[in-house]
Parts: sequence; structure tokens; C-alpha cells
Amino acid sequence: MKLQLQIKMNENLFLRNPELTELGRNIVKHGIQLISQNGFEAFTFKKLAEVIGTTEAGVYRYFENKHLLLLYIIAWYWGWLEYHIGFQTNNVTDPVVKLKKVIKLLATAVVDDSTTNYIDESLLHQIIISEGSKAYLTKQVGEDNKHQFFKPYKDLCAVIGDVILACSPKYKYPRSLATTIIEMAHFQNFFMNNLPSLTDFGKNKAESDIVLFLNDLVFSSIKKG
Amino acid sequence: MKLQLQIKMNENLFLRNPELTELGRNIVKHGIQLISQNGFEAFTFKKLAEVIGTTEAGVYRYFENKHLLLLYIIAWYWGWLEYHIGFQTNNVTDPVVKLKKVIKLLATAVVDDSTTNYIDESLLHQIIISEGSKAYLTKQVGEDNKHQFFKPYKDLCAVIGDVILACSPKYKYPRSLATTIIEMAHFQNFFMNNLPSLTDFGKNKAESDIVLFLNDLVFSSIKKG
DNA sequence: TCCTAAAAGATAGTATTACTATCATAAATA
DNA sequence: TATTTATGATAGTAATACTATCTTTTAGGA
Repeated sequence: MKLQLQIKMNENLFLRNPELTELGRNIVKHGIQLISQNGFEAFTFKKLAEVIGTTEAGVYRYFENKHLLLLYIIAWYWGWLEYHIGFQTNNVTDPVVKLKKVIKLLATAVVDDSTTNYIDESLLHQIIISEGSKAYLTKQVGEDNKHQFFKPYKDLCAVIGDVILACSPKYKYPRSLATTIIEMAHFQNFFMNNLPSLTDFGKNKAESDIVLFLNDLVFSSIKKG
Repeated sequence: MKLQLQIKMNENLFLRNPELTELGRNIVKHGIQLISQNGFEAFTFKKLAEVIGTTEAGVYRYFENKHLLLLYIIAWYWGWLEYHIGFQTNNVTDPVVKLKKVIKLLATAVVDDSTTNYIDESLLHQIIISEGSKAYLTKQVGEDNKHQFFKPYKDLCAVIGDVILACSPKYKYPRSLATTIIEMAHFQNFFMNNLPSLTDFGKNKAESDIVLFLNDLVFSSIKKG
């Protein structure tokens, strides 16, 4: 039997639910492909429409604009990752082991998850690295936040914060450390590949080194307090 | 006697050196104002031209496009900050004291520097927080890097890395820790003010708390190794 | 002081982007 | 089979991101 994973999405992200139709799924699927290929700035609904054989208007029926489409796929990714982390750390009782696992999952290339058939998680992971912060680094961040568009990210941050607290109940900055882990897992990866002198991973270019760095950073911080 | 600070800029950032003319200085000055007010996405050369009473073509004579103008002011900021840090930590021999000072300077609101008359550093600091990573999170990052547009950021990173090594000669990740300090000084600030549940600073919203967090993070990492 | 070159102003024009609107047709569903 | 609902086809608009050209100022040098 084939299982299908469904991520419950915030309905304000779209005009029409893209999961329910072929066209909608194509918009998401090829949207992810185009954004990861050409970057978010060069991405337009017109190009997307051409690729999937529909018209601009067709795309606009699903998403108000490309920023909302970006928020949609990013929210999807955080939702999926929280599920994925929960799945992978299930039955792990030791919070230290759990936190190490989380760091590894965050900092390591994602393998495509076959339980989500039209979404390529490894491309999504690349988008998170290169475009992720553009989701909130806008003037409308307050508005978008009111609509709860960042809830999946916040939820994941809370989950990681709880693991941190389980490791070290007196640690004072669980949320900020959680966002530091998440953001640095991605920024160090981007720097390693694009501006290597900003990191210590320029020679090897190995994600495993980022994991070592983050482990060192996190566990020295929470152990002493 | 009034001293004037000049930052040597990479000539490939502009078509005509904006420092040398009234119009050029106005482009930079009001560019900074508009970007900090409305955000980089909403910023256009047409609006800028209207504000300073020239035409779009006038602005295009100085900067090829708005991305280059962003790179220019960001490079200027990093250059200025490196100078500022050097000045403020001059005669500080203890590297731990020095590193603490650096963290404070990075994470604390900038006061306008009167030795740079047409540039408002506190607005620039806001731009770095909200738009800073857009400088390199693009598909042209490789090209821009070849032109050395990120040199000031890299130089600052190297300086901070050296202070870290002076504190702890065996520490393995001086560059990555330096970028972590820089990026987190800004991201935690942005989150604190816009998505507070991603941080532990939501109640106070005090920059001094970010400084405490970063000090804790940095010094527990480098002390033990 | 006049001359000249560089800078700025004025104006026009183009391709692309980011949409909105309308109407016809096809597909799904009741 | 009737009727929503989704899609396709086409058109149109305002704004963006430029490029081009020509004229007028302005500043500096001989």
C-alpha cells in the first residue's frame, strides 16, 4: 500500500487550493523547479504558465502573486520538515541524541520524499537556503505574520527550543538558539558554496563539517549553563 | 578642524563616482532613506529621481541598477564598520574584551557618525538588518563576488575571525563563528521586532539581551576548546 | 575671460512585469 | 441532463527597468 502525506496548509496562502487539481499541483511543482533554477527575482507567472502550458491568468487563479507562492512552498517545507523530524526522532528518548539528529537533518541535503508525489524536497531545500529569508525580509512581514503565514517556521522553532530545554532546562535562550541553528544550517551552506572565505568549510565543501560546527556551537552553549 | 572620513569604494560598483558630485551624494543619501522607509522591493530609480528632483536617466548615470546601488551602500557600511570597530577597539589588548566590544557594536543600534556627512549610519544599519542578505542571496552572487563586491564583508569577517583566534588559538571555526555573530546580530534583531516568538527577547525587545545571548553563545564555544 | 568638456536636464521610447477583466468552452457533479 | 466549476483564450493597463538622444548648464583650464 502506498501512503500519501498531506500537509495542512493555511488557506489564506492561496486563492484556490493547488493540491486539489492537476493544474494546481503543476503550478507548485514547476514553480519549485523554476525558482530553484533561476532564482526568485527572475521567476514570473508568465514563464511558469508557459512551462506548464497554461496562461498567466490560470496561475493567478491559484496564487495572488509570486510572493504568496513563495510563502506557500516555504510553509509547506517547514511543515514537512517538522513532520520529518518527528518521524526520524521518534522513540529517541535522549534529548542530546535528538538534538544532534535535528541538527543533522537541518544541515544535510534532503533526499526526495516519495510519500509526497509532486513535490521535490531536495529542490525545496535549495530554495530554503537561497530564498528562505526573503519570505519574511519584507515590509509586509507584519501583515503576513497576522495571517499566520510563518506559523510552520515558528512551530518548528518551538519544537527545537523544547529539545534544547530538555537537554539543558536552565538554558536561557532556547528560541534564539533554535533560530540560530536553523538559519546557520542554511547560511553556512550558502556561504560554503558561494562565498567560501566566509566559512571554515571552503576546502572540503562538506555538509558534514557544518554539522560538526553546529554541534560544537550548540552543545558548548547549553552544557555549561 | 573638521575631519572627514572617506571610505575607498570598489569602482565597479558605480558608473560615475557618487561621492564627487552633489547629485551623486543625493542619490546615495536619499537612496538610503527610501530603501529604509519602503524596503528594497518597493524602491525604484524613478521614485528616487522624483525625491531628489532629477530624472530617472540622471540616476542611471551613477548606478547601473538598484541592485548595484544596494551593493554600494552595503559595501560602504561594512567598510565604515570595520573602520569604526578598529577605532573603538584601538588600544584594547585583551582579545576577550575586544570581542565583547565587537559583539556590542554589531548588535547595538548605530549612532550617526558626523565624520560622514551625507550618510546616515543608523538608517544604513536598519537596511543591513532588513535587506543585507539580499545583497548576496541572488543567482549572480558568483559574478558579483568575482568583482570583489563582498570584500568589505569578508574583510570584517576575517578581522573578527582573528579576534576569535586571539581569544582561543585552537578554535576550529573562526570564520563561521564570525559570520554567525554578524548574521545573528541582525537576524535576532529583525525577529525580535517582527516575529518575536522566534526569539527569547519578545518581552523586553532590548538589543542588550541580544548582546547577552551572543556573548553566551560565543564565549562558551571558544572557551572550552 | 573665453573655451571646452563633463555633467545634468528634458524628453521619448521599448520590452517586460504584474496584474485585472471578459467571454467562451470543457469537465465534473448533482 | 442541467448546472456549477475550472480552464482557455484574448485583451488591456499601469508600472518597472531600462536605453537613447538632444539640449542646456556648470566647472575648470588656457
